[in-house]
Amino acid sequence: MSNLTIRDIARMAGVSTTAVSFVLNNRSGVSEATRQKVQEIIRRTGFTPNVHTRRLNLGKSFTIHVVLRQYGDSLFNQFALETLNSIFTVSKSLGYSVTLTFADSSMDCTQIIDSVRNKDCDGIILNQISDPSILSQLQQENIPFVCVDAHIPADMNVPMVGLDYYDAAYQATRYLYEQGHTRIGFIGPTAPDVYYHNTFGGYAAALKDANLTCDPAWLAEVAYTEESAQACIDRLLQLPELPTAFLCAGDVFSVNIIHYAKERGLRIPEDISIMSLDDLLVSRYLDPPLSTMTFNKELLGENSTRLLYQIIQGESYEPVNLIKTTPVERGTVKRIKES
Amino acid sequence: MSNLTIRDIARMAGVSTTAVSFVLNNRSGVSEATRQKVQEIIRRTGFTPNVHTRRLNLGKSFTIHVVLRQYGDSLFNQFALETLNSIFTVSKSLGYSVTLTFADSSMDCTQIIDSVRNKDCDGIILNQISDPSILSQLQQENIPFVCVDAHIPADMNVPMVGLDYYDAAYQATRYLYEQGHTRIGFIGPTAPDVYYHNTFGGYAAALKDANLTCDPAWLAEVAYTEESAQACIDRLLQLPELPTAFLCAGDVFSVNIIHYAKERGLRIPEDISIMSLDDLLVSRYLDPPLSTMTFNKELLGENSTRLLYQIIQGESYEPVNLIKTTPVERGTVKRIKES
DNA sequence: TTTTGCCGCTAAACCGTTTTACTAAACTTA
DNA sequence: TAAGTTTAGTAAAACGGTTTAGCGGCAAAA
Repeated sequence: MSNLTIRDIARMAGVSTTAVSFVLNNRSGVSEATRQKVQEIIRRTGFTPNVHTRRLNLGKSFTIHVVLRQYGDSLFNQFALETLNSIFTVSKSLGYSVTLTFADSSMDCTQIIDSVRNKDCDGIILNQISDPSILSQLQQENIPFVCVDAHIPADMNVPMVGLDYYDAAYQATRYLYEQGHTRIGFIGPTAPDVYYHNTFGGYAAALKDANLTCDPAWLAEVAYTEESAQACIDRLLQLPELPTAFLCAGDVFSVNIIHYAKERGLRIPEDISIMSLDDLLVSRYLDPPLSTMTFNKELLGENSTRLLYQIIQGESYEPVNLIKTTPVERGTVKRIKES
Repeated sequence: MSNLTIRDIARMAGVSTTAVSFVLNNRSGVSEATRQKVQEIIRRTGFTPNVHTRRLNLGKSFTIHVVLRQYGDSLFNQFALETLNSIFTVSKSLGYSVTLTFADSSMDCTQIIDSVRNKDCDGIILNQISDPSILSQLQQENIPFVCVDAHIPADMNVPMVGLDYYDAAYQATRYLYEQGHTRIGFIGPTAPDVYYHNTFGGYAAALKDANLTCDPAWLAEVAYTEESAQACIDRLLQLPELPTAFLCAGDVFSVNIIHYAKERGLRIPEDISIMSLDDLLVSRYLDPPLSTMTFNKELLGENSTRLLYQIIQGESYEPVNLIKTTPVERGTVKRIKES
């Protein structure tokens, strides 16, 4: 009940605190007999050394700090919980604790920097945070950090773990082609950012490799709001002839796109097929359940924690880690070609 | 860059470390002139005091530990992320950090107890954990803790925050009645636990208050698996005449129930209406979107953090905090009575 | 025989703060 | 003016471990 100290244990065992400390840390310089005796007393009393003292002495906190992006709509939180879970699992196996922070878009970076300076944590994992000013500040301050599930240009040379969206888009488009589709459109953001660059790039490359052409009218822009999905569908409906399928660059979009497509009387997949990217929790529960590119959800957390650990330890590391996705067939893609 | 200590600051200001410490902690015993001078140096150098030392001295960690239930299927994680988010927000405003752990069903309690003994955290929030042996052990050890979103008998006298499921079930049933339904069934677990007791109790009370009767055949048992939902629907379909509506005791059940009901050719809400409890993230994206009992998602985290804080501070507190829910009309309840 | 090296062990210093106990000066009060 | 009180300030102890430096004893090497 009361708090035992290392001195209490030392007194009970009739040795110095140094000896006890050596036993606790599995260091040599203690005879087997003494070691046994001390260990027995520790076991019997249930003594555990004070964490703060340990951290103070070692100048390390054995703690990984996770910063989660704070969204109003929890649909955008994508894989946050799964990521958190696997970060925890790996951290634990490495002897690290996990602390948590939520950051909105106006996130203040100095607090994080201070927390590393004071050894409150040894490193940071940023989830879904791509703000360049924050990242470059962290780089300048030489803070050990890793980005996960964010959209960051490769030339920033930021340590990151994410999905291979270029490959995902390529495979998704290829999948549509293999189902017999030859008129394939693209629904996604058109802002010239990394995400657009990768997804559209993969889409275009797949079309090219399949010798397909694409009407610019089939390239539909959509944003993260429901209204924009609605407007997107309405715009497409004015086309003289729709493509038979779309690659939709993200389940967050597909959820709304499918909803409004159905509302406007389009049948899915009879009238249009949708192939998507991400495989969110909700996707399998849509009607029809969404065909999309899926992946091992544990990888985001696992790889980012391992990467951060390498950085903390000063080991060499591969800064960019892209996770491959595989198609999962559900109900939004119509098979045209009979096999 | 290098790590400043309070001694450095003291030297630069030409005062003792005590004076600096007093300034840092806003204590009296320092002249205004000295205070200004020290503060200016702290500001200029960006000095922040070492956390571990502080915690060691004060014998407190200013940290709240959150234990999340680890589920294979993330659908069951219900409101974990929202809860985490609001726990963080309130904790921050109280000057506390948040650490995180995931626990499976074979969770080991001693680690947690140790972490409190060593002041690694000042208190614990258990999310979706109802294991009586764990709870009573924590109670015995006099650990400050709060349960949130768990199913715990009130007579255990465990500090807890959760949904008022009795009231939710009552209101949901009442809602069906007000839409004109008089033949109302109940789909839920029938294990004699708190959850069943509350939801079925609320359902039965609402029927009674509306002078409705209920055929025992309308009481359908379901478990947390897809197969059980399928079996449940198949059993109901053998009835000579179905009720027009069901109270389904939880969106986790409704998701599968609706899926298999549709698969078996039942139209929702034309053939049967479903009123549910919880309002999970997925619920609004089902087809038709699920009518259910919703609530302010921030409350679970907020109230549990406040409650834990009161316990930590040794203030008096109300151990049981039940959050009220309100019906949200979506697409699974048919209006029979014309208004 | 002396030297070297290792082993088991400990006293004391150290990590970076907070807190206690005490001093000297200034300011009140009678 | 003497006594009491408040104020600004500091030295040193405390928190609970880890690490360093050193000591005596013993065995192997020179």
